Amino acid sequence: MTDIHAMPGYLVRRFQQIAVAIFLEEVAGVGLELTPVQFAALSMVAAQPGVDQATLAGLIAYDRSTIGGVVDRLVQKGYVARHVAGRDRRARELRLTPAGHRALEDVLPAVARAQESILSGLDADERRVLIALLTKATDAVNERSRAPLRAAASKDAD
Amino acid sequence: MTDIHAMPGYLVRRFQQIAVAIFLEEVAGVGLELTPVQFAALSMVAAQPGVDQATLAGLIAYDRSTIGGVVDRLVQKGYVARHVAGRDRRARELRLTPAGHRALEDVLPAVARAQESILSGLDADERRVLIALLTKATDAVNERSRAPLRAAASKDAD
DNA sequence: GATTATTGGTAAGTATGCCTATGATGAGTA
DNA sequence: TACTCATCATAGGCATACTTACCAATAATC
Repeated sequence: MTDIHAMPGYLVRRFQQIAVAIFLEEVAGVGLELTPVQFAALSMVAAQPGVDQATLAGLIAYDRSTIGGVVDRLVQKGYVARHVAGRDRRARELRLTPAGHRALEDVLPAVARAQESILSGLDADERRVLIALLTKATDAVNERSRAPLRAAASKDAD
Repeated sequence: MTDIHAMPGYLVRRFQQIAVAIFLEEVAGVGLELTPVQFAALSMVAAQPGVDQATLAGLIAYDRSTIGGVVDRLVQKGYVARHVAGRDRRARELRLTPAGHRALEDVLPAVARAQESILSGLDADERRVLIALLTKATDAVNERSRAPLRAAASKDAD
């Protein structure tokens, strides 16, 4: 088994590469400039207003040292507000600005189209199976990542 | 469908991230420092001695402007020799050095272990299905990539 | 209260991965 | 032959992604 093209690692790299290209295309189509990573961050800040960067990183499985730059760019675009937290002056609390909420709303249809487009070679059953297998495979090795996914703590029950 | 974690694009990004981490771990375990991208390039140069960089890029689906740096690092490590082609002085012909052949041989078992490790959450049937679906999905959208895969021209028949 | 350990954030360095632009060369054509 | 066009490679720029190292602030311990 020396052929690279059949290796799961190689396949995933290529699939991801194309997924990013399709995502950027669709998003540009609605007049926005958001990378997949920026979208994930924006989306998660909307779901968890006031999160700090380290927690956000865990929620979307990023490296802590990467998230700073991503948030920088979202702040620069005027989509996210970053403030020093009162409870812990090390932390930066993140919240969407009104422009951020608008951008998120505007971009959602494009993101949906991108997800659809990425899987355009598969029928409905195959899509379900692929998503299920990707989820299963990824969850099984989550801890081998340098930036493992950390589930959100629910708000009312810790 | 606003939950990021169920989106194929997000799943693939995360899976790829972990796959890279596992790959680097396994390769470091045999005392080598090769990134997945460098391995793919090394492996393809071994299969097609004398390829130029642009063709190599197509064979492993990289961007042409990325491949230069990758090859730089392989040359730096002493694994690849780069020479101006006689037939076309724009092109750089690539070949493995003896050290490159040794490194490739040494790294193959680690790469195999990595591929196995990446799918450790799936049983044999699921692995086959995942690889088949990834291949099908990727091939269907190959042309939407900025760096589409270009199959190798066979040596005797053009 | 002082020391230690932990945690949030940042910075510098390396490696993809893409873009655009440019220079060098080759091929085709008037 | 000269002009045009395409192609190979590189350079500079931006955005992930990761590493290690560091600073600041909190938490835990003595």
